[in-house]
Amino acid sequence: MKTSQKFFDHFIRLYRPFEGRLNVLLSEHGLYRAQWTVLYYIRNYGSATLVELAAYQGVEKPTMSRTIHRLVELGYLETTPTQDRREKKMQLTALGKEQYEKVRVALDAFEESILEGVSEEELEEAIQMMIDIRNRITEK
Amino acid sequence: MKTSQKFFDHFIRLYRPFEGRLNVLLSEHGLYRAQWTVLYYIRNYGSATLVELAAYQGVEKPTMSRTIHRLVELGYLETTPTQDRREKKMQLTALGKEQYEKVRVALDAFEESILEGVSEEELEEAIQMMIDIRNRITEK
DNA sequence: TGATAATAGTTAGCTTGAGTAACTTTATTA
DNA sequence: TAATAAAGTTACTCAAGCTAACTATTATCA
Repeated sequence: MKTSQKFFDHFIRLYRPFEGRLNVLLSEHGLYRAQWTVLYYIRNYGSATLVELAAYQGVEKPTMSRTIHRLVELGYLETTPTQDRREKKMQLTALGKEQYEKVRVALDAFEESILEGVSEEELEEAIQMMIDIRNRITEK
Repeated sequence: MKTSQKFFDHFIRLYRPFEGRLNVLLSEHGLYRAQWTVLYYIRNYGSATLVELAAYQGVEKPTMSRTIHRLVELGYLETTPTQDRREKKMQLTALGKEQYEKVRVALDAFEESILEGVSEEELEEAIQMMIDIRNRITEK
């Protein structure tokens, strides 16, 4: 069997249980994965528009629109207008930052526990590989 | 930022576009990912019960039950009874095998194209890493 | 051996989170 | 300035996961 087949088979089979456990962890804090990834992005990039978030996550605008609305309702996100009046820049509220840090602690513990034994170097190599593969997917 | 955070961020961000492209490719053959992974398993392991398939893919029995029923309706799967009359062993029909090979060709081309430049050795290392991580997730 | 527990699979109903199509409002460009 | 593009929304559909509760069969053990 081709190694490429095995690679993507294992890739899918790792994703599903990971997402399952991630959702359990997040649900203890009243969040879902799609919401969390928005908080993650904004926390690390400062602020973002809907289009920027959708592009980053590889989803369509309506999908992101709903996720953002939920986060605003939850009080974790707020918008500020820009010169371009079509746009809304999103930032974390104080509550949003607080919530992010709370979840971050739990998530770090989980992620580090399942990466036990994997060296920093291996992780960095895997990250670079994932970036390269994603680029080849999106550029086609 | 912790490397573990980056790792899983990139992991999720690779999965989504990959699954999107996979579904486009499969839809050209009238299949979905969940169905394809069943054909894949049975093609490589000969036959399987529902419980075996569900465990392999990390989904619940009702989820797998529906996927299997669709594949039977499509004429790709058939069941044979075993001594244990609770069980149903699933095999590919002739049509199922034909369909598998057809899709396999297209999927190999796609998968190999996006893995261009990644060495066999790197792939094997990544596969082993994914196996280790999945084991740590499921054993907890 | 006979009652109880476990296992294989199904049915019904819910949910997340993705998609497309079509739209409004504002900005850009030809 | 008229046409086009871009940001975001609304309405609707769909795949694919979940739990709860069920039937039928097999295994266990008191």
